[in-house]
Amino acid sequence: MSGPVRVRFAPSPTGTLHVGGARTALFNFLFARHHGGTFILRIEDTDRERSTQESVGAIFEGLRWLGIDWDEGPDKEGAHGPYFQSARLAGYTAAAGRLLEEGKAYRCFCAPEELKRRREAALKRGEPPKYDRTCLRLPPRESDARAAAGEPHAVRYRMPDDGETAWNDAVRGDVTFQNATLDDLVIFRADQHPTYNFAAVVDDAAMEISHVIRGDDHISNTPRQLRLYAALGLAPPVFGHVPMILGPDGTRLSKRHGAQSVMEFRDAGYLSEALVNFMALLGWAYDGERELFTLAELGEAFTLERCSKNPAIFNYEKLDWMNGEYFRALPLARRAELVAEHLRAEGALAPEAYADRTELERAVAAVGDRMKRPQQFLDYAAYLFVERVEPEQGPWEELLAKPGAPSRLRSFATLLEGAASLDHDALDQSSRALAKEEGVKFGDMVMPARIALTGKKVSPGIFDVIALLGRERTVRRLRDMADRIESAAGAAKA
RNA sequence: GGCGGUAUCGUCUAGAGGCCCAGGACGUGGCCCUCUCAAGGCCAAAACACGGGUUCGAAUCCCGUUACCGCUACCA
Repeated sequence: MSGPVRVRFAPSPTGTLHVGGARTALFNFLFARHHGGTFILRIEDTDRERSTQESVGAIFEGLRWLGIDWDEGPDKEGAHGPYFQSARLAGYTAAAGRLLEEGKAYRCFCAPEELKRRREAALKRGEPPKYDRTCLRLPPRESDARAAAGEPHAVRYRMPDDGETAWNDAVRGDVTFQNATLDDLVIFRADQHPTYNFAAVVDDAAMEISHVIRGDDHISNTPRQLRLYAALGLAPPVFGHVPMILGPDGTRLSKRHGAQSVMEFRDAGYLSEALVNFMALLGWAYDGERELFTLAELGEAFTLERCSKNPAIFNYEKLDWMNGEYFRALPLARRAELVAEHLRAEGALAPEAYADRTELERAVAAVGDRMKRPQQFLDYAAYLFVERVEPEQGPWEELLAKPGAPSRLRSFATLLEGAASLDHDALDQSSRALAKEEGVKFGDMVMPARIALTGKKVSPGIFDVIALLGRERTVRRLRDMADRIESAAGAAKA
């Protein structure tokens, strides 16, 4: 517990980096930063069936994007490497051999299918599905002979029959398990690979991990691992189990809940700063008041004592809000860049639309804080990139319902045609004067124009839209819309 | 089924016996600002799961119930 702080994030490369894993990584990272310790990345690829190289790459990419840099790990070899469990097999084999020799573990020749059958039968009878210790009762000589003959077998750790295993959890306090409820877990598989609980213990000890911070789905693994530490004569680390992240329906976050991998959030336009900040608040709070933190500030503020014990439901609306906070704070050039990036990725516009970065920046500036994510840009600017505006149903009906709309559009067009400049304030003045002259409310003149120009009832300020469109296009759209309204009205009458 | 964990507004949470007829944030509703929408400002509705204790006093401690979650693999 004294000694340097060394924590790790130990994902299994069986998929992408999802928010649950990322949050665990983040907490470990923050804990290390807070204590000036070391954050280690270790890849737990002992499941040869499911581990893939692509997943390893996805985890790296996700962590890097979030800004969670590891001090030791793949690509950052330290004194405790290697950092892939597949490269540390010798250590597990030796440790298992030692336990076997000392009689703390035994070989199990039971076939997996047979085990499964017994388990189901026990469950059916309403009994706990513990391993029945068939192979523990094997005479040592027989066990040795069968192993020598090459019969495939696993190695099981022999759990104590009584007593209890307890620890003081750094976030939950005292947790106790009766040893009698623990069964003889397999530590080494027939395929010569260690199981998770065993490899984790051997590595955490070898890597001198001081604190194991992980999701609370690991609570029931902890007593097993504690027994293993004891059997191996190793000092256990401090354990801290943080609450899990649930989907909106209260079940474990999964694909069903929409975006879940960190990269999907990036592609949806979320900023890593926002996602990090948001994830930090899932299961941790500073004082219940302050909510906006940079990664560095989180490192300053983060402590296990302030982690909550209850599971947190992932709140997409709040993430959206937070992303808006960060997005709006970005310099204009950066926002425009992100918008361009997104537009390009979506293939949303013709290539020439991106040619003029200044033009794009003007549009982004006009859209202003209406967008929380780059993907919302087109909601407020699509009309800039089309030849002719096709009004949406609602707005179109509104135009038809307003009897004076066409004439207002025309007089507004005339005004703009003759305006000395498209300067915002000048136009604002002359437009208001015009409205007054015609005896209509300013808003009643602006709204038809907005619809004629953008096809929508919602847009940036009308004078920003005009400036962006330019005099030619503006005047043309205004008059064109007046014509269309009239011909539609005429058709309706006839 | 067994074991373990958790239980404060719809959601994330503050609260570690009196400061709480419970605070903040998202979301929701209203008002203001206003050319629309955002942003911003103001206001509002909204919670201590239930039942027993302990105590002068409990959201805070103990017990039980209920609910939810996790584990119960030769997955991690």
